[in-house]
Amino acid sequence: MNATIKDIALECCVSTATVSLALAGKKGRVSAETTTRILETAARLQYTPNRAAVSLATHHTKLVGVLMSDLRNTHIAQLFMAIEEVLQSHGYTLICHVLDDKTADIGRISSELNGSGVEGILYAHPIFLDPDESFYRIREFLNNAGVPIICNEDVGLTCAGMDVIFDFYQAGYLATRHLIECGHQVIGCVSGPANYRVSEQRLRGYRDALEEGSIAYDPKLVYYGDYSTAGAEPALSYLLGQKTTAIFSFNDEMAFALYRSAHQYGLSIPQDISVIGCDNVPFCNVLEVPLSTVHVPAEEMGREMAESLITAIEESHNKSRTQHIYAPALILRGSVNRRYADNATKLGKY
Amino acid sequence: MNATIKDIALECCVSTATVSLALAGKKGRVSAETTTRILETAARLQYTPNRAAVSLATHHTKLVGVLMSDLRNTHIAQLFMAIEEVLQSHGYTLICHVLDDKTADIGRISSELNGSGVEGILYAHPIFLDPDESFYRIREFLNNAGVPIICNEDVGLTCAGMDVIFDFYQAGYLATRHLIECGHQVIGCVSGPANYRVSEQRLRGYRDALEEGSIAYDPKLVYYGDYSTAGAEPALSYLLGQKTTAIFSFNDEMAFALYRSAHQYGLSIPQDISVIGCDNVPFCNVLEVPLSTVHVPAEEMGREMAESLITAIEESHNKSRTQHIYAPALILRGSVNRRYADNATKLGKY
DNA sequence: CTGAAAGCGCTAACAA
DNA sequence: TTGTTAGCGCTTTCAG
Repeated sequence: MNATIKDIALECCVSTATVSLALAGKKGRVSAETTTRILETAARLQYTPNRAAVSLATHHTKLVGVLMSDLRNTHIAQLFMAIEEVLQSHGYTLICHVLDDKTADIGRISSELNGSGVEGILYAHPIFLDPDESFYRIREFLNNAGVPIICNEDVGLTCAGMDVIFDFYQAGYLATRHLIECGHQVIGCVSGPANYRVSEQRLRGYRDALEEGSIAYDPKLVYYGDYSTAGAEPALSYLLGQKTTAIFSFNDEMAFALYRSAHQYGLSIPQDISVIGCDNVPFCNVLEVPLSTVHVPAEEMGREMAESLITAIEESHNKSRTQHIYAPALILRGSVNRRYADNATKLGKY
Repeated sequence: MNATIKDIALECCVSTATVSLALAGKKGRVSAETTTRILETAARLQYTPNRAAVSLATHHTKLVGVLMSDLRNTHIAQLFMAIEEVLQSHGYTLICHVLDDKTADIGRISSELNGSGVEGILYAHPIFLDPDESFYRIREFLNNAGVPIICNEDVGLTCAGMDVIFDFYQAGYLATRHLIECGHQVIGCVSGPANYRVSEQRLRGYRDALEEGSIAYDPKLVYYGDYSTAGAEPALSYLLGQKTTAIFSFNDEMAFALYRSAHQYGLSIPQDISVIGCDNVPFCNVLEVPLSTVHVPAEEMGREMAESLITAIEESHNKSRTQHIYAPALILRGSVNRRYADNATKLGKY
């Protein structure tokens, strides 16, 4: 059993109150000699405050709940690492929950979070569009947490905090427009699940870019994946069947599946099929034909989320809710074929 | 403020003890009617037990500390996800600490862990060979934790638990032997930091395989990286300067740097240089020339670690310490050139 | 400057 | 079956 302030008090022949005061460094409350004596025996006894007791007495836990999706996606891992670093450096301990796609256990997690006395929550998981049960439960959870929440999406929360969001609509627009500018006319996309709001945002960007380019939107040209490489395995074969010459993948991870399939079919990127991704994970650069993509500043966003949360926790008088929106940037590498653009110019075909 | 058992007791006109008993589901201790009445008002009041209070009273936290290295490495993320899943499903909450390479803050983390009352620790971070300060502090920490620890390496701990370790020596041996069997004679390697035991183990495997193949070990043929892609960036150029025809990279992540450099120099794998990695992360398969590698069963190991820890926590009478050693398996793909082997046969050159 | 005492929310004997 | 009581380790008035 660890040493307690009682042990120290006994050794130093003072009361536990004095020990507590001295340890807390309340200057002027305890004499210098007593303080040093207490500090010394505390060190000797390897005293560590019992957090449960401290929390119980102070209602202060220095605990933050982090709700994330699958970290095997490098982009998510980047976000998480940035969060961890900031929280760590500010003395917060992080309680980590990975949510699966169903988020069916949001009820359990929410009560766990309540009970564990987290002082704030970082929510970095897709929000659903369809108003099914899990949707309502998440909304309810986010709104009733009673502690500051920083959210990865705009969810119109009632409590204090900041939404750190990325403009996925713009990302979808930019990626698609680039493809159009390169002369592509039949542009497929590999979407995430249809009921994720972040999917819908990208899809709108994609559609608006098409419209701007006077290309009709064809629902058959969108393949619905799940943001994982494995789930996007059939995408290429499907989209090729639709005669697409270029594909906007809603994240890099799924674009990698396109690469893999392309090799399997003996097709080359970008000669036979152009691909653009989204996220800009480091692996894009490892590919023989580096993946053109849309940069999402995961680490900056993670830092911003964590810092905002700490601010919200420590200045809890500030009850307003604000937003920080990050803009996308195109990263052009080698995976999009410009030949079509040349054709367009040379032949006046389109 | 959340509802407490006191609130429930007041509403139900019973004592807090009765509420506690009823909520704990101790059958036979509280009458059926009272129990349902209590359960109902608990639900109505949205009662959630205060964990701090429970821990304080029971010395039971359902908290597990997880010490990991950088999760941006997919292999580590895989390990982590498996751990998280098992812990989650057994009702444990996980407190996550990412250690940096210095692990300089092991002191702070260790006291944080002690104070937070974790019931067990999962340690998945490289152990250092050189007996410098951080080495001793980690050893001390691991040995004095006072709770079961499951470790990723054999560290000869005194407390209960199981080491879930991977035979990196064998991994190094197999990878190198494969390269030799393919006819390579000048085989470089991209090591991790020299003072990591896992590096040293692989290096021994590499040396023993060379010796078995009657190839002299040349220290100039080992490039020391840091297990990250970025850190291995100069490796290829260096090793090419040493006339190597094949490279064993101590993990896939660094092998990716080799790929990237190869593209930059206009070299192809495996025609100009053969590469074999270690870990077998999913990206290996995305590369145009899939990376041959040594499979490390991250997810199985993660599950095993978490399950062993739970067993150790729940049957803390079992004070023995055991080991589970995982064996490597070669995964042969396209990144190693066999031409040298043919030459060897045809020309009898070697 | 220091100590006594109460209380944070819960559990666990022991009585009744 | 239920209530009383004490206590987990710490903080924090309030007296002294």
